Amino acid sequence: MNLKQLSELLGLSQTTVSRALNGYPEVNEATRERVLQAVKETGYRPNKAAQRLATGKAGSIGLVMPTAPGHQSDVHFGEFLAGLGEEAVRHDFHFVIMPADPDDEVAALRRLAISGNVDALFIAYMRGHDPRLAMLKSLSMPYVVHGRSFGAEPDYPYLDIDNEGAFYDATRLLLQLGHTRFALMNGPTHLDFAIRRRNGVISALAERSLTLEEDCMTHALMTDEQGMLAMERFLQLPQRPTAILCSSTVMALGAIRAVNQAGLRLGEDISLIAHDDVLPLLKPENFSVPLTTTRSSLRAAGVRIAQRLIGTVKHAAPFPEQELWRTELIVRASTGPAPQQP
Amino acid sequence: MNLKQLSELLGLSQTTVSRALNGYPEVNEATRERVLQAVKETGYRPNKAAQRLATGKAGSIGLVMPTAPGHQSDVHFGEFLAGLGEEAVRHDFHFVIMPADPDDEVAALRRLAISGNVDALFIAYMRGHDPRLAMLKSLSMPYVVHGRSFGAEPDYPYLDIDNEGAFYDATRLLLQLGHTRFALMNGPTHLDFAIRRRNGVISALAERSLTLEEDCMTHALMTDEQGMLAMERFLQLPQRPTAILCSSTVMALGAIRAVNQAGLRLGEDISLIAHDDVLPLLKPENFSVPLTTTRSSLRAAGVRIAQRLIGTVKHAAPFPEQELWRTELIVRASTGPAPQQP
DNA sequence: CATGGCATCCAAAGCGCTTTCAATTATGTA
DNA sequence: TACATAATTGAAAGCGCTTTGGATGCCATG
Repeated sequence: MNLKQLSELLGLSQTTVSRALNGYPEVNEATRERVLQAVKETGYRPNKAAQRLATGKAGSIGLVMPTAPGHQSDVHFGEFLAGLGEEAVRHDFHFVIMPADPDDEVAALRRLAISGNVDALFIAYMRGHDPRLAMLKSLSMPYVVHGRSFGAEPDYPYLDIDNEGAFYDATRLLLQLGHTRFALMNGPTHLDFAIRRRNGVISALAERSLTLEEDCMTHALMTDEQGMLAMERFLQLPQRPTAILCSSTVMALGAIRAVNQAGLRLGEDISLIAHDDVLPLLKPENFSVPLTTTRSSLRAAGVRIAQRLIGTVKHAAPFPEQELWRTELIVRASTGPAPQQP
Repeated sequence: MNLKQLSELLGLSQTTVSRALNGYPEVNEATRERVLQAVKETGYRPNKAAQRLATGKAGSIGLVMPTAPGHQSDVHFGEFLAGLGEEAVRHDFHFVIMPADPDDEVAALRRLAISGNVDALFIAYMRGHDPRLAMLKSLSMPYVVHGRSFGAEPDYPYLDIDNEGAFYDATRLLLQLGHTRFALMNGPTHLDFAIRRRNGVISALAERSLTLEEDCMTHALMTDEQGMLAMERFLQLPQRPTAILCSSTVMALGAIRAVNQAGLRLGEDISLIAHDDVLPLLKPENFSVPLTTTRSSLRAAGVRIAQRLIGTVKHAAPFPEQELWRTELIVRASTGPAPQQP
């Protein structure tokens, strides 16, 4: 069943049927009703390829999927995708996913853009001074960045969470609990969120004239294993930190294992706050000692970015170019008063 | 730059240029060279939408992404996708990803199929007696199933790993090491791979007239937390098992934590073999006690399935309908001789 | 009653590609 | 040399949709 057949069936022209379907005003309401009714009865579905050819719109969002061996972010990628998809399915949008080595990001993005089968781009895994931004600006294609690029002029469309604020708040909470020896287990050093989180911790500490020692800070892939290693290192320091900030619940998993193995109690000897992306895989409230977290749903961010992207493609309402989401600080049992000095 | 312009530039017809580009035999080699050269110089890229309209091929693979809250398989989904993508990018194929609640699988799949913007379907997360199979057969669209459906006639195209064989082999190894008390921590009970893995264990044990007790078997989401809970339960049994089989390295993570917390030593008091999907996130050789695993790369499976799917769509060489991959049994330090009876 | 404006509707021209059918040229054979 | 055959190339017809540029008929207005 195609437009021609449908219009013949209705005794109308293809033009009118097309307009009725696409909500154009110059079609009689009664006629539109009739068309809609016929669509329902026949199960007619417009041919995507034809629409695309005629309109020049692909109905799809392009994204580059980093796939290098050892790349850590699959969990987050999947969760984010779920969010994007949730919104996309409502608008009959789909994704064009291009896998690429992280070192090949810029080129992969360009290839995707000129391939002609995407209307908009989604960009993630931002770094400081990210080289993709310049390329994106030179393209005439809508895009939204998830995260930001530290050091770059913030004049590009993005959605980010307030990483600095989150870790500032978390640090403040621990300060109020009397902690003075802090450590931070962070994501890879070149990634934007890691830079900002570190800054948040440092600025909160600075207000109390405290500093974050070099050996109390690790940058690594956010895996369970790295979390454990980092925590082991912290616990062996002569001046053992009592307050730990952690960039990921996955990483916290390993960190907590190390705490337990050392015979220390979480929330008593060691306080820990982790950032929670609200992964269904790993709920901080279900940890043996429920985790205090800074929370922001990755999935919700996906939904929102899809809205903006799709809205822009459809020339709908204008969206704010920059959005910064605050995170929630959820206090659970992994944080407690600083232990008495021995 | 489009075909028309390109052909005018070359002084050829659109027909000839099109044929030259698509590898048709009836075009002079010299002419083809000339065309290819011009393409390189002009940067011409065929318009996907037009190709699609003309050929009726979308150049894309459809997949349903389960996204229900609490759904565990994002890690695997991302890794698998990386494999699919690796192959797809070589053929300029893309993915149409439709998110859906696992309860809505059948309907989501049908919607995707009739949406008209996919050429083939990829199906995963198979269950016993999976209801999607009947629907897929009624469709006239190529598809490949990752996994199988226990209880269903195996007459559909699939690629699976020999789950039963893997766990049979693993169990045999442990039997040879003298273990007699076994436990299995498995994935969700309705999933096909879980059924087969259990069968593998049971049949190996049966050869020694051993059985797998009900309380030595758990079915749960394959998360770290569930692994820990399961192991804790096992360790508290009066007749504590010494040989543990585990369906996932993620789950093993939690299990090992429980072992450590109980003051037991992995590879001595407790032997453990886990199935390793070769997730870059979690390498069994990097565990504090390197893990003995049954190994099969999820990513490689993705590549292969993409080959079959794309090959079928392009009417290329016929592919085997059913493929069953053997897994490797990699012995590391987490397995050792059964401890002496106390 | 002629006129202009409005609400509807339609014919037809693309969008950029593939592919059928046919034409043209080159090659080989008798 | 004449004719069948093979090798190349092209013209044109779609693929199914959107959209431009009119038609058409109806109404209120003067």
